[in-house]
Amino acid sequence: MKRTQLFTKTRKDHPSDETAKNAQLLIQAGYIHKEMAGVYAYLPLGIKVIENIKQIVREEMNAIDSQELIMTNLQNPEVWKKTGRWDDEAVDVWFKTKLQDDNELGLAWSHEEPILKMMQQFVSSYKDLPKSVYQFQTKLRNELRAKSGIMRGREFVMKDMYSLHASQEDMDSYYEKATQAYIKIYERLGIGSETFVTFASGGAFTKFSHEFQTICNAGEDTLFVNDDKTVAVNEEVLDDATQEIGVDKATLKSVVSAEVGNIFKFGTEKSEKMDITFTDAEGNKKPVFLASYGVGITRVMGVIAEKLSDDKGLVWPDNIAPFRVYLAPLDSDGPVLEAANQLYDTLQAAGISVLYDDRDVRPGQKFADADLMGIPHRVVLSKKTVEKSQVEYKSRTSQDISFISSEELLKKLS
RNA sequence: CGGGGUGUGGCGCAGUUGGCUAGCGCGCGCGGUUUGGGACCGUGAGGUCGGAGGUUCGAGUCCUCUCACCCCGACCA
Repeated sequence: MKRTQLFTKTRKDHPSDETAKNAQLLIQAGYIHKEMAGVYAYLPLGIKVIENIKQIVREEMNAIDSQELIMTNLQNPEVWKKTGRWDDEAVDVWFKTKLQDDNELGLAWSHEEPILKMMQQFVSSYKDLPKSVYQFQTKLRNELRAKSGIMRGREFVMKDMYSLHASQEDMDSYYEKATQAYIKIYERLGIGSETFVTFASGGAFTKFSHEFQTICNAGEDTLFVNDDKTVAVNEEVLDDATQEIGVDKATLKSVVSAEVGNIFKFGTEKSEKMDITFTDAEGNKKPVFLASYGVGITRVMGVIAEKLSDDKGLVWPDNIAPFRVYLAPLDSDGPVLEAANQLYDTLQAAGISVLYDDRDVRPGQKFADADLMGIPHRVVLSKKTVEKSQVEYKSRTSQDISFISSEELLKKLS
């Protein structure tokens, strides 16, 4: 994309009403727009990042045979009444509204009940199981206090997956597969080494759930981990969990972390309440075993923005950056421009996404923007480089500048 | 929801004990000089001070109510 086509602009400073680094940088670089507290719009650059994150998650979900669908944001209260979760006492983050005839509707804070109810339509026999479905959806939650930029908003994008099984064993083995898929996801997102599978509170249906927690100062959780990082326990279940797994809690150290994923087993408790059943081989009606798996897509984006940024701005990993290359010609006409146009075409033809800074502005501005936006690879063309039939290359994560041929550049980026 | 803080051009801020046509920087328009790390000079446009009510000869400055935003806490399948 040409920079002159991009309607967003970068700013020299961030708005005073944001103290969270992720929101400051993302607003400054033109990725998001704050509509109100905890509610952010995603601009062209922001969408690209989200889509890239989603694609990684999508591939891993597909790899464990889950199928993508999309539920609705308007929800039928009846479904929630079955599990007692329409009640504001039970769920305090509901946004509720009314139809013109005064009947109540819910705005989706979660899709657990509706998605499982829907699945009952297609699951009636043990032959229909197991099944797994997932979606990327916007959740609306009436949080008492939004905070930390896009990490805790009232409107956010989440990937939620649900698996349905005929037996405990089948659920357990799928749960394990999903855990492995999650580990892969965080690795691919570039935060794998800082992300732990942890024991966390099980909530209403099970004793423990597993959270994926990433070490992050902007997070809201405290984690206790051992030295070789094989054990991680959320503070909220420290005593119970260490007892359960036989670990001396004195050997664990605390770190601040952000929850980037949460998986848990409902077992049959929820399906019993909701009457989600199947008929087994002997003709007996049985409740379906259920498990649920979430990834906060926009939160992950915030966590990555927090963790991988530096004093100059964002630093996206190659695979989720909105563009891989920032192409900056230092002349706006003549042979430099010609070379830049040509390189732009070549890179795009090779399937490499490029943000082409075709503005007639000073070099410093282009460099500053490239850094602020966090584009992984910066390519500069100038009279010098054109004379030598080379390009200047710099990685966002390094100070080193090198002069290479465009062939070498293509190789580097492939 | 409890406590604390902040609302002044698009953004960041200043504005004494109430006093004159509400300032500054960035950004923006125009003219020019510039061109390897967010240039410089000149010039111009743009705000009625979050909102409502009140006190006063006079309110951005004081009072009341209200809204929004931020932080801490509580809350958080």
